[in-house]
Amino acid sequence: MATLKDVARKAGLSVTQVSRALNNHSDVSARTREHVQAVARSLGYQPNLSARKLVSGRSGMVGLVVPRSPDLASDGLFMEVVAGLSTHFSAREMQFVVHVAQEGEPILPVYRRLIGNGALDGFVLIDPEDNDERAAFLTELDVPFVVHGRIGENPVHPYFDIENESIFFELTDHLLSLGHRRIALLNGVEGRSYVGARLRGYLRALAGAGVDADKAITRNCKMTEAFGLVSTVDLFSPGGDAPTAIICGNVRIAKGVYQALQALGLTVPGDVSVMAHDDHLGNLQTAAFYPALSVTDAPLRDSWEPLAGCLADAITGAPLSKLQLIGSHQFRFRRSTAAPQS
Amino acid sequence: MATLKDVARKAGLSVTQVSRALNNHSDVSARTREHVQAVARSLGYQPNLSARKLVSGRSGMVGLVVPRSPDLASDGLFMEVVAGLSTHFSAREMQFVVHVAQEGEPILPVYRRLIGNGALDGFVLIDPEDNDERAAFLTELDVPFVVHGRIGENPVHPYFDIENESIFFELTDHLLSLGHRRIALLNGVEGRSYVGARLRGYLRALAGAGVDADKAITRNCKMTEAFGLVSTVDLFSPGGDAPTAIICGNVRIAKGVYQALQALGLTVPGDVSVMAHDDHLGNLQTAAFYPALSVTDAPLRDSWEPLAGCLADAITGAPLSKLQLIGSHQFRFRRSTAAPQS
DNA sequence: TAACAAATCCGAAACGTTTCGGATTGTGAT
DNA sequence: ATCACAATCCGAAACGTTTCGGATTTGTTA
Repeated sequence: MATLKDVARKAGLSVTQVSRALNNHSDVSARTREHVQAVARSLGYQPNLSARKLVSGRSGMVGLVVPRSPDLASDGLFMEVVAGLSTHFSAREMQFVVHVAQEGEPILPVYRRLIGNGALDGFVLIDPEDNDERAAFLTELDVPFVVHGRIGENPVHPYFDIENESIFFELTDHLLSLGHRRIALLNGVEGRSYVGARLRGYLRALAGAGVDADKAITRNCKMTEAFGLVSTVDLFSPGGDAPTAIICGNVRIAKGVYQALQALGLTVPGDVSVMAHDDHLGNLQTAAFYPALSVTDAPLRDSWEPLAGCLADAITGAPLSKLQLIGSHQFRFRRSTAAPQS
Repeated sequence: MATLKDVARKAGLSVTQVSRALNNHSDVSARTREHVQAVARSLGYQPNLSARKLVSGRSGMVGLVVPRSPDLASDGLFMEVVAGLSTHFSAREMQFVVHVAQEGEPILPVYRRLIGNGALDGFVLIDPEDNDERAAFLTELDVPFVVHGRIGENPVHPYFDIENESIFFELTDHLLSLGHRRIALLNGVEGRSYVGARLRGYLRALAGAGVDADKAITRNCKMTEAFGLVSTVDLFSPGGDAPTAIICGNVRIAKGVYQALQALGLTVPGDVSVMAHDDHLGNLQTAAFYPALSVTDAPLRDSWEPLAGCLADAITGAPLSKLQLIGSHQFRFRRSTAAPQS
C-alpha cells in the first residue's frame, strides 16, 4: 500500500504538506493541492485508518450494534436499515459496520469492547426504549451517537425522528372530527419510545375532544398482519363494546384489520373507519387497498440520510441544536374513513 | 482509556515487559505475568487496536461483505451466518463486522477500500461461485480469507466445506440401489460452487449404475418451498416421463414436493421416493414430515466455528494444509424411500 | 571462584498519520 | 532599504503498540 511518504516523495513535497493538501487545509496553494491529489490518485493512495485514528482520535468508522434476534432477520427491516445507513455513510467517506451481539448477551459490555479498543468513532442506535441504557451509557462515556427516534420528553441527545406524537394526534383528531367517539389504537410493543409518543398523541386528541380513553381498545404488540387480524376479531367479538374506527401503527396491521373485517362481514368505511401510519415497509401499496387506505405517510427510508449526516456532524463536534432533526410526514386521505353510523 | 504506559507505571515495569506479559510471550516470569494481568484488569485496560495494527499489521478485526439483496434478508440465513460467525470470532478475541454493499455496486472496489485503509485483517467469503472474482482478487492481494465452500476442483484457498459431492453421490446411490432409474434432482441456483459439486456427485452415481442422466429432470432454482412445489407439479404433468424418486437440495424444497405430491394424489414412498439434504435451516423437522423424510444431515450451524478458526489461523500464517477443513455429515434413513413400483 | 547459560528485563525504533510551531518566500507599503 | 504581513511550506513530536537487540540478574557447572 502506498503511504503518505510515497506520495510526498513522488510529489516532491513534505509529508506534512501532502497531508494538508489531501485534507483540504487552508495553507496550501491550489496548484499544489491539485498536483498532490493527482499523484495520490495515481498511486492509489488510501489513508491508513489506524494511523489516522491514533493521532487524530478518529477512524472514520461507525457502527450499529444489534442483538441477535429472529424478529430482526425475518422482516426486511434489518436489511433496509443496514443498507440505507451503509449507503449514506459511504457517501461521506465513512465506513459503516454492523456488529451482531449474541442472543441474551448484555449489550453494554459489547459497546464497551467496541469503544475500548478504539475501533469505532460513533454509533447509530435504533429501536430506542423509554429509558434506554445504551444512550445513557454512551452519554456517560462521551461517545458520539445518534438515535433513530427520541428518548424521553426533552431529549438531550442527537436524533432523527418523525413527529410521532403529532401524527397520531392528527390521525385521532381527524376521526374525532368525523364524529367518531370510540377509536381503537393498534400500537407497537410497549417500551419503545415511539410507541409511547404515539399513545400520547392519541390521548391528547381524545382529551381535547372530551372523550374518555378506554384501555380496552388500545393494544400493544409486534406490528404484524396477525396482530391486526386477531385484534379486530377480538374488538368486534359479540357482547363487546366495539369501536367505530381503528388506527393502525403500520400498514401491515391495517392489512390484517381489513382481512378480519371482511371475514366478519363488516365494511370499510361503512361500518368501521380505518387509518394507518405508513412507513413504506414491506411494499404494501396503501392506495391499492380496497377501499384505498387513508394514511399518514413518512417513508422510513428517508431516515438514513439524516441519520448518517447527524452522526457525522456529532463526531465533528457540532452543537446539539444542529443534531436534533425532525422528518416530515404527509396526510393522504383516501376512502377508508367516513362518519360513523348513527 | 488506560494505556499500556499506565499499566506499566502502576505495575512498576517497562512498557515492553507489560506488552510481553499481556501477550503471553516467553521471557516473562509467571509471577510478573499474573501481576501485570491483575493490574491491567484493575485499570480496565483494553489494547488500542489502531496502535496494534499499525506496528504488527493486525487489528484483530475481520469482516464479511454482503451485497444488499432482498433474498438475504428474507430467509433467516443471513442472520444465522452473521450471528454464528460473530459468536465464534468473539470467542477468539476478534471483532467480526459486516459491511453491506449497495445493490448493484461492483464488489471488488468495496474490498479494495476495506483493505486499503487497513481496517480489517481478513474476510469470510460466503456463497462462492464457480469462478469467484472475490477469491481471485484477495489471493492476488495476499489478503487472508476463508471460503464457506470450495472454489474449483483443486482449491488452493482456505475453506470449510462439507462433502457435497459425496453426499449427493450417496443420496443418488441409495435410490439407485433400491431400484430407481429415473431420479429427479432439485438443485440450487446455477453458478454456486456447491450446486456444481452436488450435480457431479449425482452424475457420478448415475454413471456408476449405467444410467443415463436426463437434463429434463434436474432443475436449478433458489431453494424454496415454491420451487419444490412447482417443479413437482411440472415433473408429473400428464404425458411426461415422470421420475420415481426426487432428491432435494434442502428440506424447504422437500416440503414443497410433499405438498405437491399430496395435491396430485401421489403417495410417498409408494408412488415417489423423496430424499433431501438437511442443513437445519428454517426449523423444519424432517422427522416430523409424514412420512418421515430420509435425509443427509449436516447442520449449517456447525460451520461457523471451523470457519472462524480457519480464518484466525490463516491470518497467523498457518500452512494451507491446516486450513482446508471438511465437515461431517450423517445419513438418516426414515420412511420416505422405497423400491419403485414395477 | 570463574565462567557460562538461562531467565528476565529494558531502551529505542518503528508503524503512518496529524498538528504545532516555526521557517521561508513573495508582495506592497513605508 | 526596511518592515509588516500573508501565503506557503517544513521538521519534529505525538498517538499506543510491538519487537529487535542488548542488558542485567539468577542459577549451574567446571
